[in-house]
Amino acid sequence: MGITQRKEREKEEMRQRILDAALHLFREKGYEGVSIRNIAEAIEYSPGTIYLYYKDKSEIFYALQYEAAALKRDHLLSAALLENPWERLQAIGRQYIDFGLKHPDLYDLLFIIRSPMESIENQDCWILGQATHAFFVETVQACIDHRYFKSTDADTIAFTLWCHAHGLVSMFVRERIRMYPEERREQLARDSFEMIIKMAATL
Amino acid sequence: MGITQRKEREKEEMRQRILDAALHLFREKGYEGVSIRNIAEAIEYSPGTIYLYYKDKSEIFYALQYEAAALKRDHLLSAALLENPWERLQAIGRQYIDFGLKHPDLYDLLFIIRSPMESIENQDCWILGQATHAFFVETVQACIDHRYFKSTDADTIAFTLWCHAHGLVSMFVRERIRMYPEERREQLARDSFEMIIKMAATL
DNA sequence: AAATGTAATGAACAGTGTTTAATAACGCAA
DNA sequence: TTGCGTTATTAAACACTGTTCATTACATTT
Repeated sequence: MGITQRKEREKEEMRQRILDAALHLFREKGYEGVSIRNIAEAIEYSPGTIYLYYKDKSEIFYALQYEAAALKRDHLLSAALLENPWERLQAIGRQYIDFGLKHPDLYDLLFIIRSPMESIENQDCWILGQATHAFFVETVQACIDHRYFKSTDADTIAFTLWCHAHGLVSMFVRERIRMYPEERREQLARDSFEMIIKMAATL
Repeated sequence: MGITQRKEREKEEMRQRILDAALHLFREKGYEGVSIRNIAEAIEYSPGTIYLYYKDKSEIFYALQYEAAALKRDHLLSAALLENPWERLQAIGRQYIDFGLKHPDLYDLLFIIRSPMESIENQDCWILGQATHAFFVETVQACIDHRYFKSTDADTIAFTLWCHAHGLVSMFVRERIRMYPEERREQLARDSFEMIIKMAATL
């Protein structure tokens, strides 16, 4: 009875081959810049074949988005190990920015790109994102409980810190930091992160 | 010899008519969602006519981007009137966020959208943006000079504050705040702005 | 070896941005 | 008013897009 298993495996391999080619192309030309024919050509199949594995172009995007969300969750887990909530919070921030600068296309995929029919479609991805966000807010709450902050509004604190991190990464990802010379940007990001941490410590 | 003048005026009117229709459509369906044929239909002309006034689709986008930058500069001028640098800085921030939340599509146009050939193309727009950013950094420097901050790194302070504002607006514009209920979002934005101001005061 | 079921194809459809040859509209001198 | 020269407008064409579907090719089963 190994045949159906092999078929299943081959199908999965094909799906992954499409995903790999798509990610590679999306990184180069962006979502709109890549056609189904491009992807088909990259894997040396005809355009129609793609539709046997993904029902349309956006489903390929969503599959990639889910992979990105899972990778991001894995990154986060390293920070989750720290017992002390204040150190954990700093680690989360560092990890968030690290992920964004290291995988700008995946970050774009997750947090910026206005994908086709920006809705609840890819629910798996959405649930993943919600869970990591909840973990973030809980850590802020833990900091409050342990008297690291005087302020007690966990939501606002979390949101404010997130604004900074998301803004920082976004500007890198969408290249809106042309006013700062190339060679200073990375240092600027580090300095700004340290600054927001110091600022947060006064909350 | 008023004929050439009238021709000139009519040409300008046509350009503006195209821009108005394009902005209206872009707001509804986004840059990629709008076709030249859609714009042509909206102004009741044939598709080819558009190309007599703008050399391609991206030029229409750039023209709109410039209009948005000019509007944003005008918004900023109200803040520029304040003498006290610390109050001026707060006003700039408030104005920045106000503009973003009031004109999400224009903000998108200016700071987020990955436009066709994201380069130095629309230099007018870029110069405008550079000027307003310089004004922002100068205000931070003025705050330092007047001992509102202990820290003396104007660039990092400015960048950090900008990260927060840009991140906040971005999340609204690209709707990445679905984890917060609709009715709380505006208040959250206000609270977060106040929080970052209080944090900045400790720098 | 023949029959069956599935995977792959390539043509077709309706859309896209853009170019261009043909046409219509206009201003102006005779 | 007529005819000429510009200029504005258009419809058609080209090469592309996402997507569907009847047909073909092939691996598996009988």
